[in-house]
Amino acid sequence: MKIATWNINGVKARIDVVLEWLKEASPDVACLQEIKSIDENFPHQPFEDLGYNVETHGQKGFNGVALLSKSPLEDVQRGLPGNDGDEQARYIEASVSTETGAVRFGCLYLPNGNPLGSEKFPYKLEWMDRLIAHAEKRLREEMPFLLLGDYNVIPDPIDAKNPENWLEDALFQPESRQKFRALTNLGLTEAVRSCTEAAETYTFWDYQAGAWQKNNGIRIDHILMSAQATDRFSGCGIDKHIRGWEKPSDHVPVWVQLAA
DNA sequence: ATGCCTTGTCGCACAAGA
Repeated sequence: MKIATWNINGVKARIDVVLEWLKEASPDVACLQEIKSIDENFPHQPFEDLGYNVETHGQKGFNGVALLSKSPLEDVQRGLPGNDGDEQARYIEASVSTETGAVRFGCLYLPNGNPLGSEKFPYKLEWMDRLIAHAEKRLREEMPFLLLGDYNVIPDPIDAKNPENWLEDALFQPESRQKFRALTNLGLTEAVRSCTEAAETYTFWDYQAGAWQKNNGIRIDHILMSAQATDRFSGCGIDKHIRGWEKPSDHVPVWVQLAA
């Protein structure tokens, strides 16, 4: 079973590219972020034509997440628990049934947090605290559980071409990195780093200043797996070539393969 | 030091992204 995550930067602008990638990569489950669409306007039909079930949690203009799955999506939960006043659509979770039992997926778009000094950075940290609390709860269920998405965190210096350029950025603050570690330290395995320790393993290249051409990238899209998911883990990949397509997102898909 | 692009918005320039 192949499970992917991708920040598509707008479903309306990206629909053709996303459909092309789905035909090529054929993930069983895909977690999409930054759909930038309300639920009513999300284009279900082209995805259903490719055999996918669709669940969305969107809002007007910004943010928004979606789950695509070849098998039915069950027990869908929208929003990250812990703050009823949070109106930003950044989390959706659902399960799929497999021959060996249910697998649960959390699709997340973690707040960017810039600029430092604004209310956005404490919002990011508060959101991460809620994610840690929620993951803790899910891990107690001892089932295959994955948290996939755009974490907006550069975990380590090796995860940026020019780490010195990110020292004043919310993505690379000690608090952001510490909370990401606190999340993995609950007992979640970070898929890509367990596949490769290679430098220049990136998932995002800015649209500006020829970042893609210079390979000036960062690794901020991550897949974390519970022990029960890690037991079935058989491989991972980053579909880097998509960044070179016409009208690309600034992020590229990241995926894992699980047995059965 | 800042913008450099890209997207969405009841556009008529701006916010947000990272």
